This record gives sequence, structure tokens and C-alpha cells, in this order.
Amino acid sequence: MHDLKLVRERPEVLREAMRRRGALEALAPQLDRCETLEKDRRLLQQAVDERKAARNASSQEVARRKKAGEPADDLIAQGRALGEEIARLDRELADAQHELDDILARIPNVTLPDVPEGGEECNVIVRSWGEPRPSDGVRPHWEIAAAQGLFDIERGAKVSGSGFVVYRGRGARLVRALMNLFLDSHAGEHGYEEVWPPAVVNRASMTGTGQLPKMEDDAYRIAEDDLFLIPTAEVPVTNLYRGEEIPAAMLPMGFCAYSPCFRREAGAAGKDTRGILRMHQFDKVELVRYCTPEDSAAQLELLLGHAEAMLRRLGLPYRVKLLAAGDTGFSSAKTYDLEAWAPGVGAWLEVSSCSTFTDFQARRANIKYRPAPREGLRLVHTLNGSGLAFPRVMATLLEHYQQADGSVLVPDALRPYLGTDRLG
RNA sequence: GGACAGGUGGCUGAGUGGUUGAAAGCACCGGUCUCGAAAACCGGCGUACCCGCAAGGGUACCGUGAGUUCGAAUCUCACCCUGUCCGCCA
Repeated sequence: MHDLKLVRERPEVLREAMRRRGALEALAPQLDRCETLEKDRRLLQQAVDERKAARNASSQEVARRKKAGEPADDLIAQGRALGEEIARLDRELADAQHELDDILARIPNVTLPDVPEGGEECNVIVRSWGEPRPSDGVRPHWEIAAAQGLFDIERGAKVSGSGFVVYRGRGARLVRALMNLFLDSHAGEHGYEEVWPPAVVNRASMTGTGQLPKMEDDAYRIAEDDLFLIPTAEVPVTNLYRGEEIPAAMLPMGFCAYSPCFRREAGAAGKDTRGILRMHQFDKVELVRYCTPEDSAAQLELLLGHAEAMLRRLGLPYRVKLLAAGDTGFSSAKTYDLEAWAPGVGAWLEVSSCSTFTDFQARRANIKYRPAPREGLRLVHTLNGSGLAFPRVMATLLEHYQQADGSVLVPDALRPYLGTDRLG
């Protein structure tokens, strides 16, 4: 959500930001409408406030007269008339406010100056690590998994539907191993508080982090209770402090959380249909950080480093991609994707997405802090990143470490968790 | 799911429909005192929005949303949440 002051005082900033995202054409009418509504809203508020002040004064005079035993019928009649006028103006004000909120809630965040403008063709590879394995003779992960019985896509589809998978045997143990390795690393070495969040959240939480109202079609919704299956642990964890004031001494703070993630993937039909690269349910360990505005650029690099450390620990070659404005998510001001090389499918797989949301989520979710005892409240900045998403890590792992004999070498870091140094 | 109780400022906790943004205490901030600290005393101490260069002024907010009224923290209705007991259950 954007600050109304921005709409009013520097609308050109919003316009420029939407242009950089390549969304100006689509959003220009909404931006125009916002400016008009904001003007209307202000005039209406002034009119309402003025009449309410008059009504309050009149009511107090009624009280005084009644106490003094004087008649007040004229004032009561006057108050009734004022009340009707107030009701009418209040309704107009509420209408303007709601329309403004609705529009504003669908306008994406302003990206930071160091984010390249343009679409995904303008994404920038910032750095890479490790030596990508050539694809010659390397089998894709679904063939390896099928040979070893690591996951069962057919029965997942039978039990739940297409896009759901059952991990079995060593495959199931691998999921648990990744969860433990990642959580132990982030909670133990990177200083995050470990959190085990609910997998279901309410509408306010989904709106707070920006999934709603725009992306409601992508979420699984429990209509009966108006609850949503979480698309990422970001939602419950970032909303942990919704509507709260965080003591300044607690910042920055970080949380790591394992959770299943549920996505309807509306509009993604036909993409990544083989294997487990795009599922309706997958698992991931998520990192969430809260910090002061001054600190958020540095916190993003820190968070990114924590996610990268997991790929290094697993010995998986990867690259860091800075997303261009047009490829940056709705709530994000700057995003780095981590892509691991999967030689079997011959592609770089997005295994993490690390973003700073500046104050965009904090304003929606009303998360503030007081910089110093006598100073006013300010919005915090929120950040998050996957650390990491399991299915694509698993695919990368199987493909990268497969041996000529069909077995898969297990990287050192995972051996204690998996209880073996070789799969198959 | 049923019954009962309750949701008021950072916390505790008052509040007869009419100077109640809201008593009091605690906490916090500034000051006096002190070599310093504690205690004591004095003063301050919510958020959002609007007008204003500012000083300052106005409006709203007592779980949420509707309603009654000239006027609602206070009355009515619905919903949400918390606690206790009962039922059910991993």
C-alpha cells in the first residue's frame, strides 16, 4: 500500500515507478482516479469535520440548557438537520475512501533506484558460484526419482489431484533432511528465531502481505470460514506483528519457518508440467526479517547471503539474479532470485526469491516502531526470502549428483540428516 | 458445539447517555533534591486524518460493523476474540 501523501504530493513518483515496471499504460487510469479521489476525499473530510464540530457544540449547549432547565427544542431540531447532512456527507466520504483504498491496494510497490527498469529481459546476473555440470548424459530428476521410488506423482494425483506429489521412502526422508538442515543452519548459525506457523491464515493477513486483493485467484480458500491456505510462510510470519509497535531495541529481527505452501497456480497451466518443479503444494523454509528503513538495503544483502549459504553448503552451482522492475513481484521493491543449475532439465531453477518490501507491507499490516522514546512512530521495513524451496533443490540435487551407475551422491552437509552418503 | 463471564490508553483498572480522549495506579520521559543513585516531590506522557509556514485548531477512535439519539465507551442488534465449565476429539 502506498502513502496517500505520495499520491497527493508527488504523484509523478508513482507514475515513474509504474513506467519502470512497464505497467504505466495499464495503471494510468487508476492513478488519475486516485488523484481525483484524494482531492474529493479531502474536501469531503473538511466539510464533514466542520459540521461535526458544529453538532458537537450544539449538543453541548443542549446539555447546558437542560441542566439549567431552559428549553432546547430549537437546538435539537437544528441538530437533527445537521445529523442528516452529516450522514449524507459521511456516506460520500466513505465511498470515496473505499474506492481509493480499493485502487491503491492494487498498485504495486515502487522499486528501488538500483533496480533495472524493463521486463524480465532486463534482469541482471549479479554473480554466480560453482561449476554448472554439462547436461550430456544426465537424466532429469523425475527419471532418477522413478527409478529409486523417491516420489510418486501418479498416486499424488489420485489422492489429491494433479500437482500434488507423495514423497516416499528415501524421498520422504530427504524432505525431512532438507527441513532440518535449513532450519538448523538459520536458527543455529544465522541467528533466526525458529517459528512453526499456522498453515491457514485469515483475510487480514493475506491483505497485509499483499497477496490480496489482487491475487485471490491464486490462493486456496476455505470459503466456509473465509480462511486461506498459506502460499508461503511469509504470510503468517510477517503478520506476526501486524498492528503492533515493535520495541526499537528488538530490531533487526529475523524468523525462520518451515511450512508447506499452497498455490493454485492459476494461469500457469502448461508450465513446468514434468517432475516436481511446479506443484500446488510444496515445502520450503522461509526467512523473514523486520528492520529499520535505514537498515533495509543491508538486511537484504544479509538475507540473500543466508539463502546462498544453503546452496553452497549443498555444493550446488547457482547464480544470483537481480530482477528488473517489470519482473519484480507486486509487494516487492527489490528482488534477487537464486537459481540453481539443474543439468537434467538443462535449466536454471528458481530455488529462492529474496526481497525487500520497504514499508509497503508494513503500511498494509500497520507494523511500526518508535526510533527513540520521544519520537513519533515509523513504519518498519520487512524482508523475506526462501531459504530454500525443497522440490527444486531436490531436483537440482538429484540431477547434479547423479552417478553413471544411476546412484546419487549425497553432499556432506546432508549425510547426517539423511543417514546415508548415497541414494540408489 | 453448548452455558456463563469478559473485551477501555504500554500494563493494571474506574467509568449514572451530556466539558470523558477517557479517573486512579504502574511503567516511561523531563525536572527538583543528591557527590551520585534510590526515595520523595513537580511537570509531561495515545494513534490516525484534516486545516495551518508555525503556534495552534478541528475530526475520529474505548474488540469489529450496523442502529437508536440533538448527543453513545455508556442503550439495541449482529459478528469476532479471550477466559471458565460441559461435550467432542488428535
